[in-house]
Amino acid sequence: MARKKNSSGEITGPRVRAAALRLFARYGYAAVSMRQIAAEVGVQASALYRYTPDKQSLLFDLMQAHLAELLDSYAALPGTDDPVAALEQFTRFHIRFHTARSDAVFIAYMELRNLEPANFARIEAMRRQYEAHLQAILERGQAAGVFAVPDAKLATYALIAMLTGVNTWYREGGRLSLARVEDIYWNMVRQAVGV
Amino acid sequence: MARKKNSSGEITGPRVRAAALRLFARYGYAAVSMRQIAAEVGVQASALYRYTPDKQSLLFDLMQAHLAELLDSYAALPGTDDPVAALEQFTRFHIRFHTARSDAVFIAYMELRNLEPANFARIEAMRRQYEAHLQAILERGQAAGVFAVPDAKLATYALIAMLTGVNTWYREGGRLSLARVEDIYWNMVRQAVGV
DNA sequence: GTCTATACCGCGATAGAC
DNA sequence: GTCTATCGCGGTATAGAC
Repeated sequence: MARKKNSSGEITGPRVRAAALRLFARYGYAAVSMRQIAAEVGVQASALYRYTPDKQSLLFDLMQAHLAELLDSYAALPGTDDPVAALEQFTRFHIRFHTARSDAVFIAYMELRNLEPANFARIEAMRRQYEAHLQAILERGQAAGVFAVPDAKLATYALIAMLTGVNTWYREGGRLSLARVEDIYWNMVRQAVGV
Repeated sequence: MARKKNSSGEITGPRVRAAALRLFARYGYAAVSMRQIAAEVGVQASALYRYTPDKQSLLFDLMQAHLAELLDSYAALPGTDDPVAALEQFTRFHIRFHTARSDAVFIAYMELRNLEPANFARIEAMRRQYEAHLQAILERGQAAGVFAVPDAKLATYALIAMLTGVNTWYREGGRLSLARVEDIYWNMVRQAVGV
């Protein structure tokens, strides 16, 4: 930290991304202008172009960072050979991770169509990578005879949709604690795969 | 049919709505211009205003018509006292209805935030009405002791999310027939509620 | 690193001819 | 019922001063 200079240079970048995340989630990428983002940060629109080459890159970077964190966080979990334990770990991790980042999750699902083709392909590859973790767990349980799933691929889609759906209604401080929500969903997941 | 005149007046309205449905689903409401919709129909943008007062009404009408058809179609199903039979009927109906209307479903979920508050409230009320049907089935099964669901409200959200998720991957002519998809999902639903 | 000023474009919507 | 023409606005992005 030898060089200090004006410290705002090191703080404005993150503030731009945070403002864009919030506004894109609330109003949608196409409906949000660079002027709005700038106003949220407290600068003029032209100043944003110090931190992103254009609006599209801003969207892509947000989605890419979100999915990278998802993959890294999941990879950091302790492994387990027991398919039931692994499925419970996945279920609880997914709910906790996603409810804590509702804006990024919303954007990552809703703004896919606003990505340029090359960016879309990269994001989709990361999403498939995450889904493959769940599918692998289901296939291990199938092979071990502890899960009753007629189709591991469909069960993967079904469970991911069900778990991500928590974000559409869960609010901190609501009727149920997150721990209780996790318990209830884990119970449904377990029954759904026939354990 | 006494009056004939130029018949295009009776056909352009539906074509405008069909074009808007397709384009909104593909690119998003905010990203689609009235000029694009007009080009799809083969008229000038100003001609659209014979069929809708403005762009917002076009979006609202599409969503309203979709949800009205959903509620009407569900109401037209034969009733049943058996909660298990009712849940199976709901599951198969939901998958069939939604996969057959993927554009409208996509819009009804993704464009909620682009509705003006009054329009949003009306659409949300219709969605809640549909969800209430499923919740009532779950509560009946709970009371009869045939379902093991710790929370009927959460189970409703979980099952709707799971079933609507079919739309994200199902394509006609793919690996599985729709009947097979219905079977697989009904199996997961049944197990999830503990039957 | 942020500003002002601006280029250039496309937006939703309306007026009025035919 | 569709057209052409147009209004007024706000969009992304850049140039160049400070």
